[in-house]
Amino acid sequence: MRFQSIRGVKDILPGEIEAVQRLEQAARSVFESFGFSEIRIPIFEVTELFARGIGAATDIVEKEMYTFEDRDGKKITLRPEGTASVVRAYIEHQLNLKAPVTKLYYLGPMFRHERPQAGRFRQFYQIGVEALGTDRPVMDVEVLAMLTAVLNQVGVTAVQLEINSLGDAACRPPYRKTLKAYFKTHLAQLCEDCRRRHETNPMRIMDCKQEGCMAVTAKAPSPLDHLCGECMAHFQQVKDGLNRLKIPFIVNERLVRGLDYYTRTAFEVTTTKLGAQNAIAAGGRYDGLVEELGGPPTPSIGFAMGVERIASLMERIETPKPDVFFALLGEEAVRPMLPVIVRLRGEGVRVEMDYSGGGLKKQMGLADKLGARYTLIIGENELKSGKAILRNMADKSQTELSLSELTQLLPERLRKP
RNA sequence: GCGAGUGUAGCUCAAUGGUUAGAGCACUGGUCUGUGGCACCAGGGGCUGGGGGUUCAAUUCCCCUCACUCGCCCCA
Repeated sequence: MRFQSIRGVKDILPGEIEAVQRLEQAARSVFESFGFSEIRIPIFEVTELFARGIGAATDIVEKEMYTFEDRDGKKITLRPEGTASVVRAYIEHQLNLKAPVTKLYYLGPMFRHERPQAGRFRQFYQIGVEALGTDRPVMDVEVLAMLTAVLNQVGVTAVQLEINSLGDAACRPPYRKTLKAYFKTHLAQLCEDCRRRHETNPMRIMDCKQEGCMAVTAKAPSPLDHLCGECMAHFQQVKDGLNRLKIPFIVNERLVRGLDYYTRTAFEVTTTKLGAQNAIAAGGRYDGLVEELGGPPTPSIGFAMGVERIASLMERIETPKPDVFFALLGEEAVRPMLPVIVRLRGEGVRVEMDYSGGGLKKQMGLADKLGARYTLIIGENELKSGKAILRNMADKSQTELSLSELTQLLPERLRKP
C-alpha cells in the first residue's frame, strides 16, 4: 500500500514554500502598520455558522463544504472561508465593546470540495483582513490600500483592481427586481445556468462569461444607476480616496461577488497570467452580516487573498544556503567542534556539516552542493596546530583561524561580504 | 457534478505487437590517499499506474478503474 495525499491537497515543498513565507511576512508587516492584529480562528465550526453566514443558496454551502458529524453527533464543517469565523469570534467575545472599530487579520488553510485545477485546490491558503465597526468610506480605501501595499511589497504588480458597488438594504432589493424583470424578457438568449440563476441569484448573471449572456448583460441595467443617494455618495468617496492615493482601479459594473453577504463596495484583484482562475484577492463590504449572525448592527469590510495564486506570480525565492560548512575529519575533530557548531547556530549562523563520515573530498563536494559560502576544514593537522582552515568557496582563498577563538572570529568573518 | 487530455527510472522524455524497455539530468563510486565545480569511466535504480480482454506474443491495440493535468461550473 502506497499512500498518497488526498485529491486536491498538496505538500508545499522547500523551494516553493519560500514565496509563501515571504508573502505571509509582507502581509503581517503591512497589516500591523495599519493597526490590524492577528486573530487565530479555529479550522472548523458548527455547520450552521457557514450556512447562515455565506448564504444557504451559494455553491460553497450547497455542494463544496467538508461537513461531517463528530463523535457527539454535532454537525461540523471545515472552514471554507474566514469571515464567518471572525464575525462569530467578534460577537462571542463582544469585541464591539472594547473598541469602536475592530481591525483583525488571519491566515491559514481553507477547505472546499471543488474539482482541482490550475490555481484551485481543496485545501488552500488565504490571508484575510476584516475591519468591523465602521461604514465610513475611508475604511474601504484603507483596506484597498493595504491590499495593494502587500502585493507591491512582494512584487506582484501586473494585476488589476476592479471595484463596484452592490447597493445596500435600501436600494439593492429594488434593483434586483428591475434586473430580474429585464432578464425575464431575454431568457431565451441566456445559457442554461443563467436561466437557473434567474430564479436563485439574478445578479450573478452579470458576470457570466457565455457569449449570449454577455450580450444580454451588456445592455442590462447597471447596479450603479440604481444606487440610493447614500450608496452613491459612499462609492464616490471610495473612488476619490483611491485616486488621492494614486491606486489604479477600474469600475466593473458587472462585478458581483459570489457570497451573499456583500453590500456596497465589492472588489477583486485579477491577473491574466493564471489561466481560468483570474482572481488573486477579493472582498467587499458586509454591512449586514454581523447582525445576521446575532450581533449588534456592525458595518464591516474585508478581503481574502489567495496565497497559492499570489505565490505563483512571485519570483522563485531560493532556499537559504549555509553560511559555513564544517568539514571535520574524524571523530577527534567532531567531538570538540560540536559545541562550537551548536553555539554558532544559536547566534543565527547557518552551519552545516557532513553526516556520512566521508573523506575531505567528499565533504567538499557536499559543501559545494549545499552552496555553502565558506568551508571550515579541521583535521589532524589543524587540531595539532590549533588553527582551522577557512576556505572561501567562491574564490578558493583560504585563511587560518585560531581554534580557540572560533566562536568570536567566525561570525566576524561571515559578516564581511 | 460535467467535458477533454496524459500516465514508462527521483526529474524531463524516447521506443517497438516479437530477445535483456533506453537517453539526458540527478544519485553512488572511481580516475583524484587532506581540498568542491570540469572531464572521462563504471554502477544502482522500472510489476511501462492498476485490473481485465484480443493475440502464439501487449509498454504498444480494446474495455474498465485509479491518479494527475487542463477546461466548464464556482471561487481566493
